Amino acid sequence: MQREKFHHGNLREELLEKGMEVLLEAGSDALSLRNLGRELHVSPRAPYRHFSSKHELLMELASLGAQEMTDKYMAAYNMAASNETRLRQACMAYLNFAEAKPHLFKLILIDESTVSKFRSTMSEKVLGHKLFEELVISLMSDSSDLITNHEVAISCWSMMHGFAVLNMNNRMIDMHYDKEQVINAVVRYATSSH
Amino acid sequence: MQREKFHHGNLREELLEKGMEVLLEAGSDALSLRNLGRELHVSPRAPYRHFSSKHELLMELASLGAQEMTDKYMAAYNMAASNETRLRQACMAYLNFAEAKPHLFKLILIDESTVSKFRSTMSEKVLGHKLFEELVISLMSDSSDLITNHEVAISCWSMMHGFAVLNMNNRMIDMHYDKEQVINAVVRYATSSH
DNA sequence: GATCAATGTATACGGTTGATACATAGAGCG
DNA sequence: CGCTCTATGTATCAACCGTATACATTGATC
Repeated sequence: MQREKFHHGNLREELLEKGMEVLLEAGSDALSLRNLGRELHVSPRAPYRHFSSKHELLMELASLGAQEMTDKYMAAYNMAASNETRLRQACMAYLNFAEAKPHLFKLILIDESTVSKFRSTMSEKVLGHKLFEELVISLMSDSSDLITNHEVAISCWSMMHGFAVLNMNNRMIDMHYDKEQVINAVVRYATSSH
Repeated sequence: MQREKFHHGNLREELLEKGMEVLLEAGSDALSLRNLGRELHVSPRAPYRHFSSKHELLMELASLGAQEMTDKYMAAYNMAASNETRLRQACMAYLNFAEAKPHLFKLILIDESTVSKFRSTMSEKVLGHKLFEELVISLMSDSSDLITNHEVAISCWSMMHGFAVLNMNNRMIDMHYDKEQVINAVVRYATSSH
């Protein structure tokens, strides 16, 4: 092997970078540690010094992705003035992320092993329902007796998540239904539930 | 190889059966044509006489699964009396299927290649929104001007699908929210939209 | 400057999807 | 009955992959 230096020097970082590239454009199945090593001009076994398995690299990428998603979600949340625009912006950030990076979204929020690994984190704040629930409830005019606020919040959450997944698989094409409209539906459902 | 007869006689059928078993309990990644051949006491290459690739077998399984799902959905639809119970039963059939056979559900409705292959079929009748749309619209008291019936139907569809996906990943555990409640939410949203 | 832990390599095993070439058996036809 | 043809099996192989063990190199530390 003809390499300048024996030590690559920055292998871990570059594995994450290249790995993210592959993940974003082709999904986790297409990602291969051997291939990453090859592209970085390093032996097949070298990546294992930094990630003990392919799964571990994926978990790291998922974690980075979740952080990015969280940041965007929070930024949208903090920028808006009223509770309604807050909710709208947060939803839009969520849906935009799903649309822009479907493979990463799937890895984070649909893949079994990732979801189970990060379940506690996801339920907590941003990726889960907690913050979303606050937002939805803030819009509800009344706390009903028959239908709890909580139920409405989860229903809205389901609606948004469902749209994200359907849209990711291009199933909203020719439906004359887009992100704006789900968000309208969510807001409408929240404000009309009393 | 010590086999009774050279010709297996029923290989294609048994590949589908065993394949479905593996798919149901471990998912499409765990399915291997070699392994199926091994379990059926046949050479590694034999399955390829019946399915030109692993993908082709998966598509066949997805097709069978979609048919099963359709049947259940239609049975529920036809059994009920009122439009509301019709909608409730159909939703329940959908959610039950997702819960009982998550890997198959994922293959049919989330996996990219399957979804794109069956998109036309799915949009048509049962797995898509058409029949669902009819049902939802039948509940709507009024055809509004601001919000179209179509939009409400898709919103309900998103909610149901979203719940199915979230529930599949055990994200509804400890949420005090179950299938009954999504369905209530769907019905409520449909009947209150006017 | 010697030592050591971190980080690379060489090589190997068993698994997968598939392709090509050959073997067998069973069905149709004379 | 016997022959041929085709469907369906086998044997073998190449190219990948994830991952393990043993060894080499190097940069940091005492």
